Amino acid sequence: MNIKSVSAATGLPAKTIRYYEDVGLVQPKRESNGYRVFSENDMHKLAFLARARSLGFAIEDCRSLLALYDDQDRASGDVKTIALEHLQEIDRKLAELTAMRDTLAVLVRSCAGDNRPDCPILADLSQGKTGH
Amino acid sequence: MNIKSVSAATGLPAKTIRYYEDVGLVQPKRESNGYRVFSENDMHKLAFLARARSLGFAIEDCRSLLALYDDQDRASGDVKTIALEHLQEIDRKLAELTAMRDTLAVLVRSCAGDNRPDCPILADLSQGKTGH
DNA sequence: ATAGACCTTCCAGTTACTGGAAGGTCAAGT
DNA sequence: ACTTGACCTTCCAGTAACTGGAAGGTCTAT
Repeated sequence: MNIKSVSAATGLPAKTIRYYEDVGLVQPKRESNGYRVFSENDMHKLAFLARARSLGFAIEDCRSLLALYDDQDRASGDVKTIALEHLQEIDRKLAELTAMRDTLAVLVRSCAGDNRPDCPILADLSQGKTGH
Repeated sequence: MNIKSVSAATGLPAKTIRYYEDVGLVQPKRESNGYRVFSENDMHKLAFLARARSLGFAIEDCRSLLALYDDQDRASGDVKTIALEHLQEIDRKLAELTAMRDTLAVLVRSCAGDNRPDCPILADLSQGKTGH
């Protein structure tokens, strides 16, 4: 498999795949002409990476998860720990974004949005109130 | 006002304030020794920036909002447009994060998290299913 | 005079790619 | 044989918004 086919198969841009090689997440072989050759195992790893990244796992998390994935003797608890920490971080971000959203929604609703210069949004911003 | 006091007053790190000067969001005067001197107006702008950033507005949004803030004749509609777009982007991110969270929560719940190698989280990741 | 707390600039690193340039390779068509 | 077009390669730079640290100047108090 060359990089274009792998890209099509995994949905990852070729550039991203090269980047994953750069940071050591996959190690495809090379043909005599220098072209990368991807094995079935490489493909599985890349699909794994695509899925994990789509769930918001950081690259370093992916590296750990991939190591655990490769290790037949890993404890499921090790995986769960990483996933749980990630889940908690998502929850923190969700709380933050929700607070932002609510504050902003109030401001947007209170603004006439017409041609007059009167603007509650700017008024709020200039007062530096914080919602939390 | 020197940078330390401004930092204390606005809650922005001194480094961040210098960065805001670098990208042209504030233009503090300088003393003969090279130290920055912040006026009342600079302070207001920095407080405005702190608030807008805390609401998740991008630096370039902040630049536009600040220009509108400075313009006594702006239409509130111009401000509302920026805020509304930002609100919609927050909503997109919220939807994405919520989908992630739900998928991940299911996986975490389904994993025993004990010493056995059996792990539904890795099983899912390796199959590349996507929740959306 | 010297210590400590300020201040300055500049350079590098962070995250996870992405774009683009310059150039090598390959298969097909003429 | 030659050319065209689609591949492939590496390397460099840029993105967003800072943050850390080094090297060095300044100010205040002892």
